[in-house]
Amino acid sequence: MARKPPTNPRKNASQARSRATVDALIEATARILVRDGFEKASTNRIAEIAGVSVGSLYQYFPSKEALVAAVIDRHNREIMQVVRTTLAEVAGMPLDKAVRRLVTVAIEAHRIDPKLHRVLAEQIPRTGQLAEVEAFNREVHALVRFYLDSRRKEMRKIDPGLAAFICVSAIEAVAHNMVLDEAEMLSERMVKALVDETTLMVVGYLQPK
Amino acid sequence: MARKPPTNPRKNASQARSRATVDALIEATARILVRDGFEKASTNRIAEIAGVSVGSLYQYFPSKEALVAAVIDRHNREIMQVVRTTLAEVAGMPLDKAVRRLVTVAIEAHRIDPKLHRVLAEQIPRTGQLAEVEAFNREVHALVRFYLDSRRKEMRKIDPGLAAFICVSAIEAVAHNMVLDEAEMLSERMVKALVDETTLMVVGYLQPK
DNA sequence: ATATAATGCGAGCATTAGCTCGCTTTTTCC
DNA sequence: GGAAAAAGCGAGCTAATGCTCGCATTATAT
Repeated sequence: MARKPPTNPRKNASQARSRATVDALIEATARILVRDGFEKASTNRIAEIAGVSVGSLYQYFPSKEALVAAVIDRHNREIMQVVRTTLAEVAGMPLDKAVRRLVTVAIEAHRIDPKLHRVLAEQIPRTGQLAEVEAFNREVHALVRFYLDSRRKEMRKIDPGLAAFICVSAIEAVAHNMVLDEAEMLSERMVKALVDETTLMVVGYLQPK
Repeated sequence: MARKPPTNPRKNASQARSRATVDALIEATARILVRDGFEKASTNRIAEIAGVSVGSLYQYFPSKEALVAAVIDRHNREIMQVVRTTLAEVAGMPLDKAVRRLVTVAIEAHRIDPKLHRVLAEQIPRTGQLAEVEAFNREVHALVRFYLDSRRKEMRKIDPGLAAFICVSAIEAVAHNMVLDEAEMLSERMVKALVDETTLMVVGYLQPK
């Protein structure tokens, strides 16, 4: 199985200067990941690009894994921010409108930083931070499930957990694969078509026949 | 210069040994990947487990990446075998039956070697063999698209490419996430429910309202 | 039987990455 | 101003990994 290197910061950056260092390191890591891939992302290089010494790097990040984890975390936070906001804003809406909004947002979220998303999905060996990602996943499932439950009058009789699992899987997969295809699927026409179709599928699935 | 009859295979004797070596190496790689993860899979260790020397390893695999690629390839072949067979067998069936069969098979395929699947999905940095994986993906899409096209009379008017993209994404995601959850989702009841629901969703999506 | 090719061996080289440690510089605070 | 704490530095150690190379063993052909 996977071993798990330490992930917690060594020191808490208290001064403004050190916080800037930490940010620079995370930013540099993301940049290198996007531009050169995971393999080229050595701690020495990250420090160099960040304009910081390796020593300083290790003052705040106990391992290379921790750095990558920080990048993933930041990215996940950005996405979760969008998802949470949307689910709140959607709470009172009817099923069809809500699903459409969710699909749109899922795609938007995946397009926040497609290159980074691609690298994170394809090149990062998930070791250790699995827990984090799973927590993130579970929150999405829980939120969707909660929404579906609140709207169950507009739906056929389904186990909300199961429904959430299927809907989230489907929506996420469409958004994810769209981004990964990196073809000219990005054309606005295509995106709109995808949103339409996915919405149709999910709403049709949830609504009573 | 008397020639032996052509029925007598000559070259195979000496190649049997080396083919066994190759097989042992691939098998050992898969074993280590499953048991200890990608990070612990060093070439020396692989050779050791395979009961072969590193030198021999490098006679057949130019790099560690090549070894892992071979494992991925083998796994993909197994899956593609199932998918192709099923799509052929499904060719004459009506939409609902066909989709159900496809969903079932997708889940079965993902359960061929779940641990390996998990490692390949989570721990292997996809570098280089991206092309191979994408080829597999494209074949699946093409096959499904072809089937859908042949059945378009039973469907609403959709772009078959788009429909294939969405259906494959959805089905694959359900199967994939199911395996990754590694919870006791594996209970037969749960699997059946998943098949039912996914089929419902996809068929509902394709059929005219 | 013997020459030739195929296969196998494994100690060890070269490289590289992650990381430490002793020290300097900057900031804080009285 | 000056002491203490925080932040920063970077040469270089350690360990491990991918891989080579010269030689040994086994199979095949004549």
